[in-house]
Amino acid sequence: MALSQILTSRIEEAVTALFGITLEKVELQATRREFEGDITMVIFPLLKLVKGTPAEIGNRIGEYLVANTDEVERFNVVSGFLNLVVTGNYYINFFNRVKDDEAFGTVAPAEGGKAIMVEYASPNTNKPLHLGHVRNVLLGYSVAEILKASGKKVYKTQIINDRGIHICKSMLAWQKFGNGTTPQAENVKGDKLVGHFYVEFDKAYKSQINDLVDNGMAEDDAKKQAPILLEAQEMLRQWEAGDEEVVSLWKTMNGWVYEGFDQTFKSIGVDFDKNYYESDTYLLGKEVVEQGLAKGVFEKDPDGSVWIDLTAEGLDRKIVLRSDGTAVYMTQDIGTAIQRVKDFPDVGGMVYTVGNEQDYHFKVLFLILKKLGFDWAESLYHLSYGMVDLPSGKMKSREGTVVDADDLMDEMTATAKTISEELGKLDGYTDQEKAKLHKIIGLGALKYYILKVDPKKRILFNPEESVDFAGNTGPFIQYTYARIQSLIRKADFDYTKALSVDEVNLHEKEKELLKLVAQYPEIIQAAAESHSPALVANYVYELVKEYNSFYQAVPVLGSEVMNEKIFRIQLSKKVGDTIRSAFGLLGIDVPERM
RNA sequence: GGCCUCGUAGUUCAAUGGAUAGAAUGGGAGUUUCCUAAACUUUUGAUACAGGUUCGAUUCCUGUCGAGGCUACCA
Repeated sequence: MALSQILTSRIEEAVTALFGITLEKVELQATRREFEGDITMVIFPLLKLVKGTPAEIGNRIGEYLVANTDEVERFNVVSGFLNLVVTGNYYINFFNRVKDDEAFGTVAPAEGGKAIMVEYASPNTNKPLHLGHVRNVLLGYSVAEILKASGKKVYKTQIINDRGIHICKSMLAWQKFGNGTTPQAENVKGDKLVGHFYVEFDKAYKSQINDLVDNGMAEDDAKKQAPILLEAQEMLRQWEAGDEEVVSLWKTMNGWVYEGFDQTFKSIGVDFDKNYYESDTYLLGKEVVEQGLAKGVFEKDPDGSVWIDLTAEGLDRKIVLRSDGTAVYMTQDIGTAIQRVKDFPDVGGMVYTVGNEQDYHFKVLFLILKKLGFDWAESLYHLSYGMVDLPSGKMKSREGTVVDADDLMDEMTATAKTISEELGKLDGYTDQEKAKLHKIIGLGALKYYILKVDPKKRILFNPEESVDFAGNTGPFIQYTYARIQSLIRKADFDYTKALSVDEVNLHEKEKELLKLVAQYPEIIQAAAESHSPALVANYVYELVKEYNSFYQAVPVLGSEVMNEKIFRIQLSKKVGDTIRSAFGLLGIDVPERM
């Protein structure tokens, strides 16, 4: 049991014994640095219930806790705050309990419990992945890992938007300008090649619009009547009609894109348990809409289009099926959600990692699924995150202002290499080992940079000022981990025995570290509840900062006392294990040396 | 217009309604005969504005100003 839980029940007991009342809630917080103590109770809320000044009440509770519990050694009261000093004995016992527990902080999933499906990535198949996808993927992957660690069974998934006018544009441009080329022939990634033809389409389209406008057509009409656009629309119709040639080309080009995506995902270090394709689920969505129509959830307009009226819920009327009977975005998402529960019957909730521009869409989607009567619809969560903007504004793929995911990772790795070579600490490493390390560091910098920010806040990414490698950064934390591993390699004595409180004279820095280590399980739970990897990132930063301060102030292997050496190595190792575990939840690797 | 986010040091980020608003970076001053200086120590500097609720507000409410987004029979 966590210290805060133990103390909460002790305090409840004290208040009942002293004042004869039952406390609804005990307000605990970490003691601020400038005061003596480890954990602090806020007395103010009691003033309404108990007669006396905050100091009197605090003193009485403090005296009771010292006299009647094993955890509290002494206390002090400052204004309305009761600062409790926790006994060294408690910390040592706690440490001995967890020091060899590799899974410390995580909870195993309950047998027969409900699973959560986490969706992220969700790319369109007409262009390569960019910085926006990177944030999406990192967030989704990390939240999935955090949920797992908090005791949930998790499935990772993505929905691939593999059909529609966007991919037809790339296909058409390839037919017109591609001369039958392939990724192999060009020696480029498949997603890059398909993205190239998407841009080619847009160029041709724009030039046709200009020609039409020059010949006197209004711009709005020109945009709708450019021949190449009409051809693309015709191609979409052929696709929907199942035209063999079009479908075959569609399969080929999507196949190229998937190969490219797989490579990028592998490089980022994320994976999926199951992929869903829009082309597979939109028909089910249409079916469900028909059923909902029969049940009265939806209503049909005279022109045949189907709607849901959400004005009673403060939203609008929303279309779910076009008048020509074809599916819209919403239709497909309804179908996908239902298909997922069909495929994985133990799924009891879903997390959708999608940018905040779609807040409204998901509000509506969740409402529709509730109205359709699915019990799991109560446990849907839109993991809404802010856009990644550039100093010039929004990224626009057609205007070439996107930061490509592959390029970005390459640049980060290259920067890590430059810095690493300047420092020159890697004697004995092969070039291959060095390259691997540079990638770990470069990606660590990028991932930490993105994940340490609260998901819902927008990020301003300036490619000119590259991501830092010093200060509150991924490499700073990785460096500390590598330092700890170096200590462990050099510790040529047996440090496995459990020490008793009499054998360890806890240094102030050691106690601070133990306090932080003890918080790890609560941090995982809080991060899972709030779907926020930032909590884990900020926690591990605090831990590492404290460790570096300890490392500076206290000799580990240099100590004269054997028990001190043993304890400090054990503690260092535990901090290292916690760093590795926490970074694992963020999808960041840690190096043995750097 | 309506609706939804967000406004914290020069910059990038923190702060379950709690103590004197924390870090990083930048600027200043230091630390290497000692376990990795991508580190440590120290100094400088901020809650957009105006009200309200509260013992207590960066946090909750209202208004103003500012930034972004949504408001498609696109996805």
